Amino acid sequence: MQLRMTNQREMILQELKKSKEHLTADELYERVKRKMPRISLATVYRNLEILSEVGLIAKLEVSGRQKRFDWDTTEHDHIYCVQCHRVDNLDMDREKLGVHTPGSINGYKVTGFRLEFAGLCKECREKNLRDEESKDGSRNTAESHRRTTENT
Amino acid sequence: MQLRMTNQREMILQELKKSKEHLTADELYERVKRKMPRISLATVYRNLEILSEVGLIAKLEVSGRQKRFDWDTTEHDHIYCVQCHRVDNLDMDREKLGVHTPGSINGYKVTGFRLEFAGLCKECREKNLRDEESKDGSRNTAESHRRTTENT
DNA sequence: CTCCGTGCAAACGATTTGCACTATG
DNA sequence: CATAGTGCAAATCGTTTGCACGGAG
Repeated sequence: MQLRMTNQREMILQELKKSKEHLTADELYERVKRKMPRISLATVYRNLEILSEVGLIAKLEVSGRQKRFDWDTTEHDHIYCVQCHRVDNLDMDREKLGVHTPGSINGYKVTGFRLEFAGLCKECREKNLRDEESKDGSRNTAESHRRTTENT
Repeated sequence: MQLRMTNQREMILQELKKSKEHLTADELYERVKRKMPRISLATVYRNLEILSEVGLIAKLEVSGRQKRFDWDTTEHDHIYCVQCHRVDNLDMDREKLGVHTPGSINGYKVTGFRLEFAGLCKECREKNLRDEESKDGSRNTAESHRRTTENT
C-alpha cells in the first residue's frame, strides 16, 4: 500500500499546518473547499486518517467531542475551553509535571498518558463578563445540579 | 423540575453500580433489558444524562469513543486499554502525581484536568501472546506506520 | 390530578463505506 | 498501466428528540 501525494492530500496537509489551529474534519473541509471546490468531505476524512496513521499529523481525541487534528506531531498536552471547545497546545514539559509513564499499573502495560486541562478561555471569559453586565442580576443559565435521592 | 425515582431509573442505577465496570449506554441497556424487557435505549440515555448531572453517577469521556458511565463519583483518573477499550479506575492519588490545577495557563482560567493512562490490559496482552505463539513468525498485523514525504 | 418520565420511531451529527471513475507513480 | 485515491450517495453508529401515553408524588 503505497502512499501517493495527491493534490487534495497536499492541500489538506498544507491548510492544516497553515491554520495553526486544531481543526475538525469539517472545519478543514470548509477551508480546503475554498481552493478545491470539488473536494469531498469523505476525502478529507480519509486523508486525515491516513496522514495521522503515517505520522504526518496527530489525531486528537479530546473529551468526548469531535476529533480534531494537530499539525504538531511532537508530544505535548492540551487545554480546551469548556464553553467554546477550542483546543490549545500546552508547552509545559512533561518532565516538570511529575507524571511519568509507569511500567505497569493494575495489570496494564502502560504505553503513555494523556493530560488534558479544562478551563475557560480568555475570549469566553470576556464574553461572559460582558453578558453578565448587560443582563445584570440574572445569572442562572442552564445547569442546576440539584441533589436528590442519594441511594446506597 | 422535581426528580422522580422510577423503576427504570432505579434499575439503571443499580445495574451500573452492580457491574463495577465503566459501561456504555448500550451495554447497560442490554443488561437492564434482561430484567425490564420493554425499556427503551432512549430511556437509558436520558437517565444516564440526568443521573450524571445530578451527581449520582459520573460521565466519562475517554479518548474519542463512546461515552462511558462510572458508578464512582469521587475524583479519580483512568486507564484504558488501547486494544479492547475497557476502562479501569486508578486509585493513585492526584496529590502524589505532582499535577496541580494551576490558576491559569495561556489565558485560560483552569478549572481542572483529566489524566488518562493508556496501555494494554492483562487480558489483551495474554491474548496477544497466545496469538503470536500460534501464528509463529508473522507479526505484521494491520498497522504499518510507514513514513513518507515529510514536508516541513 | 399534575407533570415528569416512558416507549417508540424518526431525526440527527459525525464518520465510514461501496462504487465507478480519475490520476499518480 | 496498475492501483491508490477521489467524489458522490447511501449506510452506519452513537445519541437525541417529538409525541402521545403512563405512572410517581
